[in-house]
Amino acid sequence: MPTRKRSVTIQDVAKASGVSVSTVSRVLNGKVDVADDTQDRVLAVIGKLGYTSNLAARSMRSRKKNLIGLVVPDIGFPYSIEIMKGINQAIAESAYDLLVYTTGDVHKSGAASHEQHYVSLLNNSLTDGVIIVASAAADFITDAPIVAVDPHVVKPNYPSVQGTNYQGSLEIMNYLLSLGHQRIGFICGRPEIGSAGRRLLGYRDALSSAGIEVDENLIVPGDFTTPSGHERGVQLLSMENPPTAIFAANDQSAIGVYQAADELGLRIPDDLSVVGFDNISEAKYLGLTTMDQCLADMGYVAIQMLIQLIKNETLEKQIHKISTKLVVRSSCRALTGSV
Amino acid sequence: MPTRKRSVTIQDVAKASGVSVSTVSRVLNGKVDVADDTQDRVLAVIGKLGYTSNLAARSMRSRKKNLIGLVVPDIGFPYSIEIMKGINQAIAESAYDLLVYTTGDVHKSGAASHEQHYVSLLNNSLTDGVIIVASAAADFITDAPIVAVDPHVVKPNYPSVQGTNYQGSLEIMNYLLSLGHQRIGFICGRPEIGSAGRRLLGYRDALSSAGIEVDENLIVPGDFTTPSGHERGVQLLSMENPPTAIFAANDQSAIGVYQAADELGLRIPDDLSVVGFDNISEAKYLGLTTMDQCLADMGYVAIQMLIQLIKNETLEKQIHKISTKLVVRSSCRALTGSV
DNA sequence: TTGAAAGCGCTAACAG
DNA sequence: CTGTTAGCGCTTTCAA
Repeated sequence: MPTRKRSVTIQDVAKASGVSVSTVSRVLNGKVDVADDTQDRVLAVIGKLGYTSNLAARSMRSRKKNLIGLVVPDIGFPYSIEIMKGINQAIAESAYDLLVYTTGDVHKSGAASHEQHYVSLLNNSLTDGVIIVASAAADFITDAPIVAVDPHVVKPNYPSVQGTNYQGSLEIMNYLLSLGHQRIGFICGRPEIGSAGRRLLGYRDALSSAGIEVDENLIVPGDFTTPSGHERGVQLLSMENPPTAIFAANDQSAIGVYQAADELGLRIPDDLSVVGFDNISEAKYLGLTTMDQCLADMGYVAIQMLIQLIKNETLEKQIHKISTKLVVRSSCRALTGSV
Repeated sequence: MPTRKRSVTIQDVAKASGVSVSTVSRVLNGKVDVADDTQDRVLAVIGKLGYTSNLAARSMRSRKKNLIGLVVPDIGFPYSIEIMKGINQAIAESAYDLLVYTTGDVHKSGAASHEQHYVSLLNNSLTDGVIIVASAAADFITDAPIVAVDPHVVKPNYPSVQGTNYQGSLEIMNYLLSLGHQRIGFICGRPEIGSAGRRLLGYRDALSSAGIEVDENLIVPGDFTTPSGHERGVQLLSMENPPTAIFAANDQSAIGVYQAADELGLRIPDDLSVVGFDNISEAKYLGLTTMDQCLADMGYVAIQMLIQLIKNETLEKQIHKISTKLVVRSSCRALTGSV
């Protein structure tokens, strides 16, 4: 049974080692102006009493916290996970620790006002800066720097890391159009995610440029998962006048379409072209090119930027572009290109 | 550019609405003994000023925080991710928010003393309770309840959620032995993870029971990833006297072995049997049974237990067992069983 | 129904 | 080198 007791404070340590609280505080913060034997004595007492500093009290007084906040709506969602992988790595390489705040539900916290709330919650008290993922807000009021990963707004009033989703979408559409496809299905990503919206925009614009009218029936909702790709793939391919190519918003969905095509006896790429964005975990096993690091890269870069900002104490309204690569699936062989 | 300004405090709100701080505090905490018009006035000011309560100051004074802490060494690691998926879902269904604390590196925080530190950090100040993943410590001193997921220690002095790894390992080994295998390779999981160790123990014990001497060359390190499975698979299969079956510590590794076998022209299961534990993402696509929810379940249950403990304010030294399922890969068809 | 005042545990001047 | 003291922003008695 874990020992449950009133927590040890700096006062207890001070008393037990016969010094004042400020001396203990000095030892705690590695100040140099402490006599060696005093320091040793205090350290010994700290160890014996099992003292841990009170995070709340500490961050209330001191400017530097060595803590970076991350606000994500949903840590269990593949999209967030990929980003967090990159963030995690950058954190591991840095002197900062990471505090992730989540409400567990993308819908609870999607609203801009909620985001502002969580950002303030962390930045006004605990952290030196925060990363916000898939932010819907155009502006933030905050004490410390903030960097957004894949914000909904294209030109936000804060530093951000974005993928070249619109460009990538245009290029992949042009590729499909160059193959002669006229009816191209589109499986959307989550509507809350800005990058997914930009891919859709690229889809529409590419068709318009090619003089092809957009058939709204060919645009179906999705949520970045393989099951949804499967379901929507079946839906599209069972249409009276089915598409000859499908553009899935990400690779997870594309895998689902692949399954759907399999089931319906369609061969890829002879009967159907399928393209997808992003990241696939088992790509190598499937004989495809290794996975796209785009999201992880975004997370990694975001932390780098944030640390830079924390050090400089400036807030540049900078946008860092990460090239969104695309994967064209063709019968277990892949054409890849950086878009 | 984000507005960077001195954060709005309860004092500012009080001043602006012409009441005292205590009244604002009452409104903030939804106390009933506030005149309606006062409340409205204060609320309006809070909205206008964009006030957010200071988490640090707040949790320093009040007992209930509606916040659950999660201590994970490495959030980018597949093992942690699966657990977090379950945790995330349980949090979404609860009234609590989640605060994840990580150092970004499994090696930094693996030591028991570090864990104690992080647990205290959260539990003594910010959170109502914490979940600790893959804990190495046998005991914890903490103000609030704690629940461990997959601790290293089998019978820890705190509540925990554990998988039936030893049992599962025994059974799968007995299955392989019953097929007539005498030389069975074993690809380890991460050495820091207790459950991985228990699988290895099952491997050894099953062989001993069958009267087969353990060949230490057949036991190779791994880290739960597909690349490591691949590498170790090649290593094992290139031995002078290679194994006829390989037991990978989890399914990610098993996929790697599968690749290795492919490359070396071995057919499964005719030339080689491969078994793996845990979770695979593209299982369905590969024609295998859907993924094993074991880790996510553990996370989910852990939160449930913790909330229970927080409400009861008791600390039971309870162990919740989650059945670890196993997947036997046989040439893209799967035998599954609950162990 | 409200305000004044006392701290929560800590850090940071400011004296010695 | 060390102790005293004044708060950080908040909740919570205790009076009014």
